[in-house]
Amino acid sequence: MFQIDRFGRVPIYEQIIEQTQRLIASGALKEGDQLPSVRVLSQELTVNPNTLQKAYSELERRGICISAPGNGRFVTGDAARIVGEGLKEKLGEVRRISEELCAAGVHVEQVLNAVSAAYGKETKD
Amino acid sequence: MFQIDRFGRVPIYEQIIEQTQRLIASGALKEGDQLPSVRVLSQELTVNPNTLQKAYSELERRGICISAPGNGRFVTGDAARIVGEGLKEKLGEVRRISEELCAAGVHVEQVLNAVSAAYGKETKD
DNA sequence: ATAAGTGTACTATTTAATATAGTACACCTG
DNA sequence: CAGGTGTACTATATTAAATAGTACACTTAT
Repeated sequence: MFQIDRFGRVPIYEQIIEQTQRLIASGALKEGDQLPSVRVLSQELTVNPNTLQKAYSELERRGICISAPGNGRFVTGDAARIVGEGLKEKLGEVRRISEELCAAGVHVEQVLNAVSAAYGKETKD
Repeated sequence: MFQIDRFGRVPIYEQIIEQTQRLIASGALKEGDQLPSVRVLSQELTVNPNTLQKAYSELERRGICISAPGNGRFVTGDAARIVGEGLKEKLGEVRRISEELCAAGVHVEQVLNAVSAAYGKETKD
């Protein structure tokens, strides 16, 4: 369910946050779905439970999941919407990088091609 | 010449590397131009000279600048080409983010618009 | 020759973030 | 009651980053 990279400089707890949101954005996780418990997931990933607790707390703070003490932790109804709003930041990131490429003299077509390729379509060269 | 953000999680020395390369990519720094000395720049930015030395060493390792001991540090003739090759990584980054946006159901037009906006052109909605 | 500026090479220390370890307690369900 | 869940602590270890300070070699200009 999760894939941890222990060597990059992105903290594990952020990877959990990021990947959880991605699963929601893609629809793999929906409202009411239960997230793996910190204990179970800590064994599965060989990661300290506290690290996962930190990630889950943040997701909860964002309104993406809610804890039912003694029961489990579940995806909220607002999760998809909240994650969707966060995607605007990624669009801003695309713009920021594009500005750099523009300043560096990279042709706009090359950048558009990178986008199109990601969407599985090809524009002519 | 440089703008340091002390609060983000990008190390100062990486910001120096990044910004130097950006100045070269944009043509603001050309072959033969002298880079500010570690001592001068450390006072200007209120940053430890060792931190700048670390950044410069890495730029040198990449072949972007060369030191003339006792004289100064200068942009190499290969700098622009080397930096240019590095831009391909940024294109890959655009593609990676675009894939995420695609998976999250964001329309390709929105992403293309972000790129176009960065290039100062507008596509129709 | 000297002074001033340059690069370089160290060692030591501090700081902050991250992750781990261990414990304890409260809650819900079967 | 047992077993799973969330939660809240404290303590420790590790690492990267940055700072502080010193020393030395080299080049240029005076």
